[in-house]
Amino acid sequence: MTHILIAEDEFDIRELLTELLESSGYNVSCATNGMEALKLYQSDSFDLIILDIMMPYFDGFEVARNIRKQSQTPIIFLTALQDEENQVKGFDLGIDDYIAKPFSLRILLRRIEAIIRRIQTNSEEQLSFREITLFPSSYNVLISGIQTTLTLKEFQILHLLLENPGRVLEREQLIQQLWGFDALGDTRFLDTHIKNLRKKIDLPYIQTVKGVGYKLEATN
Amino acid sequence: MTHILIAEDEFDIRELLTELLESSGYNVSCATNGMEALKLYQSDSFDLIILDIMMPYFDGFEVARNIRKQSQTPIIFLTALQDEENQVKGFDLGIDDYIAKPFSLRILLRRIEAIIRRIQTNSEEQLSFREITLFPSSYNVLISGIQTTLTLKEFQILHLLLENPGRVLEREQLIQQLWGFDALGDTRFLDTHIKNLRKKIDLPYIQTVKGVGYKLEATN
DNA sequence: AGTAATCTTCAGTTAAACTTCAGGTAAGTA
DNA sequence: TACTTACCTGAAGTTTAACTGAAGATTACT
Repeated sequence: MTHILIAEDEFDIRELLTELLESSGYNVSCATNGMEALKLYQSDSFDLIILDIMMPYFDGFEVARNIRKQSQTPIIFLTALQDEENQVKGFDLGIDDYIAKPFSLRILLRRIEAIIRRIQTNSEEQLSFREITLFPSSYNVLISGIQTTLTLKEFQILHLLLENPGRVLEREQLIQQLWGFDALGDTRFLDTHIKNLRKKIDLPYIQTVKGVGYKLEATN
Repeated sequence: MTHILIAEDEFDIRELLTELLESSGYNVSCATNGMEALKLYQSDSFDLIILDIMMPYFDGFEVARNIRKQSQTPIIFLTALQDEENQVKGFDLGIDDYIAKPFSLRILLRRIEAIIRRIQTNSEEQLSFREITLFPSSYNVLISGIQTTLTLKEFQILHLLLENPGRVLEREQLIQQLWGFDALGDTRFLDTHIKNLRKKIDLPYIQTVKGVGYKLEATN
Protein backbone atom coordinates (compact mmCIF):
# COMPACT_ATOMS: atom_id res chain seq x y z
CA MET A 1 0.00 0.00 0.00
CA THR A 2 1.31 3.39 -0.96
CA HIS A 3 2.60 5.18 2.09
CA ILE A 4 2.48 8.98 2.17
CA LEU A 5 4.11 11.33 4.67
CA ILE A 6 2.43 14.67 5.27
CA ALA A 7 4.26 17.47 7.06
CA GLU A 8 1.99 20.39 7.79
CA ASP A 9 1.63 22.54 10.88
CA GLU A 10 -1.94 23.70 10.36
CA PHE A 11 -4.33 21.27 11.98
CA ASP A 12 -7.24 21.82 9.57
CA ILE A 13 -5.23 21.22 6.41
CA ARG A 14 -3.51 18.20 7.94
CA GLU A 15 -6.84 16.62 8.79
CA LEU A 16 -8.33 17.45 5.42
CA LEU A 17 -5.41 15.91 3.57
CA THR A 18 -5.29 12.85 5.74
CA GLU A 19 -8.96 12.18 5.25
CA LEU A 20 -8.77 12.76 1.51
CA LEU A 21 -5.79 10.50 0.98
CA GLU A 22 -6.95 7.74 3.28
CA SER A 23 -10.31 7.61 1.59
CA SER A 24 -8.43 7.32 -1.68
CA GLY A 25 -6.70 4.22 -0.40
CA TYR A 26 -3.37 5.59 0.75
CA ASN A 27 -1.64 4.90 4.01
CA VAL A 28 -0.92 8.26 5.62
CA SER A 29 1.46 9.37 8.35
CA CYS A 30 1.56 12.93 9.66
CA ALA A 31 4.12 15.29 11.09
CA THR A 32 3.35 18.75 12.47
CA ASN A 33 6.78 20.24 11.90
CA GLY A 34 10.00 19.72 10.01
CA MET A 35 11.89 17.89 12.68
CA GLU A 36 9.08 15.45 13.28
CA ALA A 37 8.90 14.87 9.54
CA LEU A 38 12.57 13.98 9.34
CA LYS A 39 12.31 11.68 12.31
CA LEU A 40 9.34 9.89 10.80
CA TYR A 41 11.14 9.71 7.48
CA GLN A 42 14.11 8.02 9.13
CA SER A 43 12.09 5.53 11.07
CA ASP A 44 9.76 4.42 8.30
CA SER A 45 9.63 4.10 4.54
CA PHE A 46 7.52 6.30 2.31
CA ASP A 47 6.53 6.38 -1.32
CA LEU A 48 5.68 10.07 -1.41
CA ILE A 49 6.20 13.10 0.81
CA ILE A 50 4.01 16.18 0.97
CA LEU A 51 5.66 19.16 2.63
CA ASP A 52 4.44 22.51 3.74
CA ILE A 53 7.16 25.15 3.48
CA MET A 54 6.46 27.31 6.50
CA MET A 55 6.77 25.03 9.50
CA PRO A 56 8.42 25.33 12.92
CA TYR A 57 11.75 23.54 13.53
CA PHE A 58 13.07 23.17 9.95
CA ASP A 59 11.03 24.51 7.09
CA GLY A 60 10.07 22.53 3.99
CA PHE A 61 13.25 23.51 2.17
CA GLU A 62 15.39 22.13 4.97
CA VAL A 63 13.44 18.92 5.11
CA ALA A 64 13.58 18.45 1.33
CA ARG A 65 17.31 19.15 1.24
CA ASN A 66 17.87 16.62 3.95
CA ILE A 67 15.79 13.94 2.29
CA ARG A 68 17.41 14.48 -1.09
CA LYS A 69 20.79 13.83 0.48
CA GLN A 70 19.73 10.24 0.99
CA SER A 71 17.00 9.37 -1.48
CA GLN A 72 14.90 10.22 -4.49
CA THR A 73 11.54 9.73 -2.78
CA PRO A 74 9.08 11.99 -4.59
CA ILE A 75 8.39 15.26 -2.79
CA ILE A 76 5.52 17.68 -3.30
CA PHE A 77 5.51 21.17 -1.82
CA LEU A 78 2.10 22.33 -0.71
CA THR A 79 2.35 25.92 0.35
CA ALA A 80 0.83 29.38 0.53
CA LEU A 81 4.03 30.83 -0.90
CA GLN A 82 3.24 31.49 -4.51
CA ASP A 83 6.19 33.55 -5.65
CA GLU A 84 8.44 32.33 -8.39
CA GLU A 85 11.60 32.44 -6.29
CA ASN A 86 10.35 29.84 -3.86
CA GLN A 87 9.08 27.59 -6.63
CA VAL A 88 12.40 27.72 -8.44
CA LYS A 89 14.22 27.12 -5.18
CA GLY A 90 12.05 24.11 -4.50
CA PHE A 91 12.55 22.51 -7.89
CA ASP A 92 16.26 23.16 -7.68
CA LEU A 93 16.31 21.18 -4.47
CA GLY A 94 14.88 18.29 -6.45
CA ILE A 95 11.20 18.32 -5.61
CA ASP A 96 8.67 16.84 -8.01
CA ASP A 97 5.74 19.20 -7.80
CA TYR A 98 4.82 22.50 -6.24
CA ILE A 99 1.20 23.17 -5.43
CA ALA A 100 0.01 26.54 -4.17
CA LYS A 101 -2.65 27.00 -1.49
CA PRO A 102 -5.54 27.25 -1.75
CA PHE A 103 -5.58 24.07 -3.76
CA SER A 104 -8.29 21.95 -5.33
CA LEU A 105 -8.62 18.56 -3.70
CA ARG A 106 -9.39 16.86 -7.00
CA ILE A 107 -6.34 18.27 -8.67
CA LEU A 108 -4.09 17.57 -5.72
CA LEU A 109 -5.20 13.95 -5.90
CA ARG A 110 -4.53 13.81 -9.64
CA ARG A 111 -1.07 15.28 -9.23
CA ILE A 112 -0.24 12.77 -6.52
CA GLU A 113 -1.46 9.97 -8.74
CA ALA A 114 0.56 11.29 -11.67
CA ILE A 115 3.76 11.07 -9.65
CA ILE A 116 2.96 7.67 -8.22
CA ARG A 117 2.11 6.40 -11.69
CA ARG A 118 5.48 7.60 -12.86
CA ILE A 119 7.46 5.79 -10.18
CA GLN A 120 5.34 2.68 -10.07
CA THR A 121 5.62 1.68 -13.72
CA ASN A 122 8.08 -0.94 -12.61
CA SER A 123 6.31 -2.38 -9.63
CA GLU A 124 3.65 -4.87 -10.47
CA GLU A 125 0.22 -4.45 -9.01
CA GLN A 126 -1.56 -7.39 -7.46
CA LEU A 127 -4.94 -8.46 -6.18
CA SER A 128 -5.29 -10.77 -3.22
CA PHE A 129 -7.94 -12.68 -1.34
CA ARG A 130 -6.79 -15.08 1.35
CA GLU A 131 -4.29 -17.46 -0.25
CA ILE A 132 -5.12 -16.30 -3.75
CA THR A 133 -2.93 -13.69 -5.41
CA LEU A 134 -3.47 -12.49 -8.94
CA PHE A 135 -1.08 -10.40 -11.04
CA PRO A 136 -3.04 -8.64 -13.74
CA SER A 137 -0.14 -7.56 -15.90
CA SER A 138 1.63 -10.90 -16.09
CA TYR A 139 -1.51 -13.03 -16.08
CA ASN A 140 -0.06 -15.04 -13.24
CA VAL A 141 -1.94 -16.49 -10.29
CA LEU A 142 -0.54 -17.83 -7.06
CA ILE A 143 -2.58 -20.21 -4.93
CA SER A 144 -0.98 -20.61 -1.52
CA GLY A 145 2.22 -19.41 -3.09
CA ILE A 146 2.15 -21.94 -5.89
CA GLN A 147 1.92 -20.69 -9.44
CA THR A 148 -1.20 -21.92 -11.15
CA THR A 149 -2.00 -21.89 -14.83
CA LEU A 150 -5.42 -20.54 -15.72
CA THR A 151 -6.95 -20.14 -19.13
CA LEU A 152 -7.89 -16.64 -20.24
CA LYS A 153 -11.55 -16.93 -19.34
CA GLU A 154 -10.77 -18.47 -15.97
CA PHE A 155 -8.29 -15.72 -15.31
CA GLN A 156 -10.76 -13.02 -16.25
CA ILE A 157 -13.48 -14.46 -14.06
CA LEU A 158 -11.16 -14.71 -11.09
CA HIS A 159 -9.96 -11.20 -11.80
CA LEU A 160 -13.49 -9.84 -11.61
CA LEU A 161 -14.22 -11.78 -8.45
CA LEU A 162 -11.06 -10.48 -6.79
CA GLU A 163 -11.95 -6.94 -7.72
CA ASN A 164 -15.25 -7.37 -5.94
CA PRO A 165 -14.61 -9.58 -2.93
CA GLY A 166 -17.76 -10.48 -1.05
CA ARG A 167 -19.97 -8.93 -3.70
CA VAL A 168 -22.21 -11.08 -5.85
CA LEU A 169 -21.51 -10.85 -9.56
CA GLU A 170 -24.60 -11.64 -11.54
CA ARG A 171 -24.39 -14.17 -14.30
CA GLU A 172 -25.53 -11.66 -16.90
CA GLN A 173 -23.05 -9.12 -15.60
CA LEU A 174 -20.17 -11.58 -15.87
CA ILE A 175 -21.12 -12.63 -19.36
CA GLN A 176 -21.66 -9.06 -20.45
CA GLN A 177 -18.22 -8.08 -19.24
CA LEU A 178 -16.23 -11.04 -20.48
CA TRP A 179 -18.05 -11.95 -23.66
CA GLY A 180 -19.42 -8.55 -24.52
CA PHE A 181 -22.92 -9.63 -25.33
CA ASP A 182 -26.08 -9.87 -23.36
CA ALA A 183 -26.78 -13.32 -22.10
CA LEU A 184 -29.76 -14.44 -24.12
CA GLY A 185 -29.81 -18.15 -24.83
CA ASP A 186 -28.04 -20.95 -23.07
CA THR A 187 -25.41 -19.71 -20.67
CA ARG A 188 -24.37 -23.06 -19.23
CA PHE A 189 -20.85 -22.44 -20.52
CA LEU A 190 -20.36 -20.09 -17.58
CA ASP A 191 -20.97 -22.98 -15.19
CA THR A 192 -18.28 -24.93 -16.93
CA HIS A 193 -15.73 -22.17 -16.56
CA ILE A 194 -16.64 -21.76 -12.89
CA LYS A 195 -16.30 -25.49 -12.40
CA ASN A 196 -12.87 -25.58 -14.00
CA LEU A 197 -11.79 -22.53 -12.02
CA ARG A 198 -12.95 -24.07 -8.74
CA LYS A 199 -11.10 -27.24 -9.53
CA LYS A 200 -7.90 -25.37 -10.22
CA ILE A 201 -7.89 -23.10 -7.19
CA ASP A 202 -9.23 -25.89 -4.99
CA LEU A 203 -10.47 -23.59 -2.23
CA PRO A 204 -14.10 -23.11 -1.20
CA TYR A 205 -14.21 -19.39 -1.89
CA ILE A 206 -16.23 -19.19 -5.07
CA GLN A 207 -19.76 -19.44 -3.82
CA THR A 208 -22.95 -19.78 -5.76
CA VAL A 209 -25.88 -17.50 -5.04
CA LYS A 210 -28.69 -19.40 -6.62
CA GLY A 211 -30.70 -17.42 -9.07
CA VAL A 212 -28.25 -14.52 -9.05
CA GLY A 213 -24.63 -15.34 -9.63
CA TYR A 214 -21.33 -15.99 -7.88
CA LYS A 215 -19.33 -14.32 -5.16
CA LEU A 216 -15.91 -14.61 -3.64
CA GLU A 217 -16.20 -15.26 0.07
CA ALA A 218 -14.64 -17.42 2.74
CA THR A 219 -16.98 -19.94 4.28
CA ASN A 220 -16.48 -19.20 7.95
CA MET B 1 20.45 13.94 -25.79
CA THR B 2 16.99 14.46 -24.41
CA HIS B 3 14.52 14.81 -27.23
CA ILE B 4 11.40 16.92 -26.67
CA LEU B 5 8.34 17.17 -28.89
CA ILE B 6 6.39 20.43 -28.79
CA ALA B 7 2.91 20.64 -30.27
CA GLU B 8 1.64 24.21 -30.30
CA ASP B 9 -0.23 26.14 -32.98
CA GLU B 10 0.80 29.64 -31.94
CA PHE B 11 3.97 30.63 -33.72
CA ASP B 12 5.28 32.94 -30.98
CA ILE B 13 4.96 30.45 -28.17
CA ARG B 14 6.45 27.70 -30.30
CA GLU B 15 9.48 29.79 -31.08
CA LEU B 16 9.86 30.93 -27.53
CA LEU B 17 9.74 27.38 -26.21
CA THR B 18 12.06 26.02 -28.84
CA GLU B 19 14.63 28.67 -28.14
CA LEU B 20 14.36 28.21 -24.40
CA LEU B 21 14.69 24.45 -24.51
CA GLU B 22 17.42 24.34 -27.11
CA SER B 23 19.48 26.84 -25.18
CA SER B 24 18.99 24.57 -22.16
CA GLY B 25 20.56 21.71 -24.05
CA TYR B 26 17.52 19.82 -25.30
CA ASN B 27 16.89 18.53 -28.78
CA VAL B 28 13.53 19.93 -29.87
CA SER B 29 11.06 18.94 -32.60
CA CYS B 30 7.94 20.93 -33.33
CA ALA B 31 4.44 20.26 -34.59
CA THR B 32 1.85 22.94 -35.30
CA ASN B 33 -1.20 20.74 -34.83
CA GLY B 34 -2.31 17.46 -33.32
CA MET B 35 -2.03 15.34 -36.40
CA GLU B 36 1.47 16.51 -37.14
CA ALA B 37 2.39 15.76 -33.53
CA LEU B 38 1.15 12.18 -33.82
CA LYS B 39 2.98 11.65 -37.09
CA LEU B 40 6.20 12.96 -35.62
CA TYR B 41 5.67 10.84 -32.56
CA GLN B 42 5.33 7.71 -34.69
CA SER B 43 8.35 8.42 -36.83
CA ASP B 44 10.77 9.36 -34.08
CA SER B 45 11.42 8.72 -30.43
CA PHE B 46 10.92 11.31 -27.70
CA ASP B 47 11.69 11.59 -24.01
CA LEU B 48 9.08 14.23 -23.26
CA ILE B 49 6.07 15.73 -25.01
CA ILE B 50 4.64 19.20 -24.47
CA LEU B 51 1.12 19.65 -25.78
CA ASP B 52 -1.11 22.61 -26.23
CA ILE B 53 -4.75 21.65 -25.79
CA MET B 54 -6.45 23.86 -28.34
CA MET B 55 -4.97 22.90 -31.68
CA PRO B 56 -6.38 22.19 -35.14
CA TYR B 57 -6.72 18.57 -36.29
CA PHE B 58 -6.83 16.69 -32.99
CA ASP B 59 -6.60 18.65 -29.78
CA GLY B 60 -4.18 17.90 -26.97
CA PHE B 61 -6.56 15.48 -25.31
CA GLU B 62 -6.81 13.39 -28.47
CA VAL B 63 -3.07 13.37 -28.94
CA ALA B 64 -2.44 12.39 -25.33
CA ARG B 65 -5.03 9.64 -25.47
CA ASN B 66 -3.42 8.25 -28.59
CA ILE B 67 0.08 8.34 -27.17
CA ARG B 68 -0.98 6.70 -23.92
CA LYS B 69 -2.37 3.79 -25.92
CA GLN B 70 1.15 2.88 -26.84
CA SER B 71 3.58 4.33 -24.33
CA GLN B 72 4.25 6.08 -21.05
CA THR B 73 6.32 8.90 -22.51
CA PRO B 74 5.91 11.88 -20.17
CA ILE B 75 3.38 14.45 -21.33
CA ILE B 76 2.96 18.03 -20.17
CA PHE B 77 -0.08 20.08 -21.07
CA LEU B 78 0.69 23.75 -21.65
CA THR B 79 -2.54 25.60 -22.14
CA ALA B 80 -4.60 28.70 -21.63
CA LEU B 81 -7.43 26.56 -20.30
CA GLN B 82 -7.24 26.97 -16.56
CA ASP B 83 -10.46 25.40 -15.37
CA GLU B 84 -10.44 22.45 -13.07
CA GLU B 85 -12.40 20.18 -15.41
CA ASN B 86 -9.75 20.25 -18.09
CA GLN B 87 -6.96 19.69 -15.61
CA VAL B 88 -8.71 16.69 -14.13
CA LYS B 89 -9.47 15.36 -17.60
CA GLY B 90 -5.82 15.71 -18.55
CA PHE B 91 -4.48 13.92 -15.51
CA ASP B 92 -7.04 11.18 -15.93
CA LEU B 93 -5.67 10.59 -19.42
CA GLY B 94 -2.33 9.99 -17.79
CA ILE B 95 -0.43 13.23 -18.29
CA ASP B 96 2.38 14.18 -15.95
CA ASP B 97 1.97 17.92 -15.52
CA TYR B 98 -0.45 20.68 -16.44
CA ILE B 99 0.89 24.18 -16.80
CA ALA B 100 -1.38 27.15 -17.39
CA LYS B 101 -0.54 30.04 -19.70
CA PRO B 102 0.82 32.57 -19.17
CA PHE B 103 3.68 30.61 -17.68
CA SER B 104 7.02 31.52 -16.24
CA LEU B 105 9.89 30.28 -18.37
CA ARG B 106 12.02 29.52 -15.35
CA ILE B 107 9.34 27.43 -13.73
CA LEU B 108 8.45 25.65 -16.94
CA LEU B 109 12.07 24.66 -17.25
CA ARG B 110 12.18 23.44 -13.67
CA ARG B 111 9.04 21.38 -14.14
CA ILE B 112 10.45 19.79 -17.27
CA GLU B 113 13.66 19.00 -15.43
CA ALA B 114 11.72 17.52 -12.53
CA ILE B 115 10.00 15.05 -14.84
CA ILE B 116 13.14 14.17 -16.73
CA ARG B 117 14.99 13.67 -13.46
CA ARG B 118 12.27 11.25 -12.45
CA ILE B 119 12.40 9.09 -15.58
CA GLN B 120 16.14 9.14 -16.01
CA THR B 121 16.70 7.28 -12.80
CA ASN B 122 15.00 4.41 -14.58
CA SER B 123 16.61 4.74 -17.99
CA GLU B 124 19.35 2.30 -18.78
CA GLU B 125 21.76 1.79 -21.59
CA GLN B 126 21.77 -1.90 -20.98
CA LEU B 127 18.83 -4.19 -20.44
CA SER B 128 19.18 -7.66 -18.99
CA PHE B 129 17.06 -10.64 -18.20
CA ARG B 130 18.81 -13.80 -17.02
CA GLU B 131 21.43 -14.67 -19.64
CA ILE B 132 20.08 -12.15 -22.13
CA THR B 133 21.70 -8.72 -22.35
CA LEU B 134 20.65 -6.10 -24.85
CA PHE B 135 22.42 -2.86 -25.70
CA PRO B 136 19.85 -0.47 -27.17
CA SER B 137 22.30 2.07 -28.54
CA SER B 138 24.52 -0.39 -30.38
CA TYR B 139 21.85 -2.89 -31.36
CA ASN B 140 23.89 -5.67 -29.86
CA VAL B 141 22.57 -8.65 -28.00
CA LEU B 142 24.44 -11.10 -25.85
CA ILE B 143 22.99 -14.50 -25.09
CA SER B 144 24.96 -16.22 -22.34
CA GLY B 145 27.81 -13.87 -23.18
CA ILE B 146 27.81 -14.76 -26.84
CA GLN B 147 27.03 -12.05 -29.35
CA THR B 148 23.96 -12.89 -31.36
CA THR B 149 22.76 -11.32 -34.57
CA LEU B 150 19.12 -10.35 -34.60
CA THR B 151 17.20 -8.69 -37.38
CA LEU B 152 15.70 -5.28 -36.69
CA LYS B 153 12.23 -6.58 -35.92
CA GLU B 154 13.56 -9.33 -33.71
CA PHE B 155 15.68 -6.82 -31.87
CA GLN B 156 12.76 -4.46 -31.37
CA ILE B 157 10.51 -7.19 -30.06
CA LEU B 158 13.14 -8.38 -27.62
CA HIS B 159 13.77 -4.79 -26.60
CA LEU B 160 10.14 -4.28 -25.70
CA LEU B 161 10.00 -7.56 -23.84
CA LEU B 162 13.11 -6.65 -21.85
CA GLU B 163 11.68 -3.28 -20.96
CA ASN B 164 8.67 -5.04 -19.49
CA PRO B 165 9.92 -8.26 -17.96
CA GLY B 166 7.07 -10.42 -16.70
CA ARG B 167 4.44 -8.16 -18.18
CA VAL B 168 2.31 -9.51 -20.98
CA LEU B 169 2.57 -7.44 -24.14
CA GLU B 170 -0.59 -7.76 -26.14
CA ARG B 171 -0.32 -8.62 -29.80
CA GLU B 172 -2.05 -5.41 -30.81
CA GLN B 173 0.18 -3.41 -28.53
CA LEU B 174 3.34 -4.93 -30.02
CA ILE B 175 2.16 -4.35 -33.56
CA GLN B 176 1.03 -0.85 -32.75
CA GLN B 177 4.41 0.02 -31.33
CA LEU B 178 6.66 -1.65 -33.88
CA TRP B 179 4.64 -1.22 -37.04
CA GLY B 180 2.71 1.89 -36.12
CA PHE B 181 -0.69 0.76 -37.24
CA ASP B 182 -3.59 -0.85 -35.53
CA ALA B 183 -3.66 -4.58 -36.05
CA LEU B 184 -6.71 -5.16 -38.16
CA GLY B 185 -6.26 -7.99 -40.66
CA ASP B 186 -3.91 -10.89 -40.62
CA THR B 187 -1.19 -10.53 -38.02
CA ARG B 188 0.47 -13.91 -38.45
CA PHE B 189 3.71 -12.17 -39.33
CA LEU B 190 4.15 -11.49 -35.62
CA ASP B 191 4.15 -15.23 -34.96
CA THR B 192 6.87 -15.66 -37.50
CA HIS B 193 9.10 -13.08 -35.87
CA ILE B 194 8.49 -14.59 -32.44
CA LYS B 195 9.34 -18.00 -33.84
CA ASN B 196 12.60 -16.76 -35.34
CA LEU B 197 13.46 -14.88 -32.17
CA ARG B 198 12.83 -17.93 -30.01
CA LYS B 199 15.01 -20.01 -32.26
CA LYS B 200 17.85 -17.53 -32.04
CA ILE B 201 17.86 -16.96 -28.32
CA ASP B 202 17.13 -20.63 -27.66
CA LEU B 203 15.92 -20.10 -24.10
CA PRO B 204 12.39 -20.77 -22.86
CA TYR B 205 11.73 -17.23 -21.72
CA ILE B 206 9.37 -15.91 -24.35
CA GLN B 207 6.05 -17.27 -23.24
CA THR B 208 2.73 -17.21 -25.01
CA VAL B 209 -0.39 -16.10 -23.18
CA LYS B 210 -3.03 -17.47 -25.47
CA GLY B 211 -5.60 -14.94 -26.50
CA VAL B 212 -3.53 -12.05 -25.17
CA GLY B 213 0.10 -11.87 -26.24
CA TYR B 214 3.62 -12.68 -25.14
CA LYS B 215 5.69 -12.13 -22.04
CA LEU B 216 9.26 -12.55 -20.92
CA GLU B 217 9.39 -14.88 -17.97
CA ALA B 218 11.49 -17.72 -16.69
CA THR B 219 9.62 -20.99 -16.41
CA ASN B 220 10.54 -21.93 -12.86
C1' DA C 1 21.33 -4.61 -61.78
C1' DG C 2 22.20 -8.41 -58.96
C1' DT C 3 22.45 -10.51 -54.63
C1' DA C 4 21.64 -11.31 -49.91
C1' DA C 5 19.11 -10.35 -45.98
C1' DT C 6 14.89 -9.42 -44.10
C1' DC C 7 10.12 -9.19 -43.88
C1' DT C 8 5.57 -10.94 -44.98
C1' DT C 9 2.34 -14.27 -46.68
C1' DC C 10 0.57 -18.74 -46.93
C1' DA C 11 -1.25 -23.19 -45.67
C1' DG C 12 -1.07 -27.28 -43.15
C1' DT C 13 -0.72 -28.81 -38.36
C1' DT C 14 -1.11 -28.90 -33.56
C1' DA C 15 -2.80 -27.94 -29.30
C1' DA C 16 -5.35 -25.43 -26.29
C1' DA C 17 -9.43 -23.25 -25.08
C1' DC C 18 -14.15 -22.87 -25.35
C1' DT C 19 -18.88 -24.55 -25.78
C1' DT C 20 -22.33 -27.99 -25.89
C1' DC C 21 -24.54 -31.83 -24.08
C1' DA C 22 -26.91 -34.83 -20.94
C1' DG C 23 -27.47 -36.96 -16.75
C1' DG C 24 -27.12 -35.94 -11.93
C1' DT C 25 -27.53 -33.15 -7.67
C1' DA C 26 -28.89 -29.71 -4.43
C1' DA C 27 -31.98 -25.99 -2.93
C1' DG C 28 -36.38 -24.00 -2.64
C1' DT C 29 -41.49 -24.55 -2.73
C1' DA C 30 -46.05 -26.32 -2.17
C1' DT D 1 -42.84 -35.92 -0.28
C1' DA D 2 -43.12 -34.61 -4.76
C1' DC D 3 -41.98 -31.15 -7.83
C1' DT D 4 -39.57 -27.47 -9.93
C1' DT D 5 -35.71 -24.88 -10.97
C1' DA D 6 -31.08 -23.75 -11.15
C1' DC D 7 -26.72 -25.40 -10.91
C1' DC D 8 -22.94 -29.03 -11.13
C1' DT D 9 -20.12 -32.14 -13.65
C1' DG D 10 -17.51 -35.20 -16.87
C1' DA D 11 -17.08 -36.05 -21.41
C1' DA D 12 -17.49 -35.06 -26.16
C1' DG D 13 -17.54 -31.86 -29.85
C1' DT D 14 -16.23 -27.55 -31.92
C1' DT D 15 -13.81 -23.57 -32.59
C1' DT D 16 -9.95 -20.71 -32.41
C1' DA D 17 -5.23 -19.23 -31.68
C1' DA D 18 -0.71 -20.13 -32.24
C1' DC D 19 3.19 -22.76 -34.34
C1' DT D 20 5.87 -24.04 -38.19
C1' DG D 21 8.38 -24.61 -42.64
C1' DA D 22 8.48 -22.94 -46.95
C1' DA D 23 7.75 -19.67 -50.51
C1' DG D 24 7.07 -15.13 -52.19
C1' DA D 25 7.88 -10.10 -51.76
C1' DT D 26 10.40 -6.38 -50.34
C1' DT D 27 14.34 -3.87 -48.97
C1' DA D 28 19.22 -2.87 -48.53
C1' DC D 29 23.72 -3.24 -50.09
C1' DT D 30 27.47 -3.75 -53.40
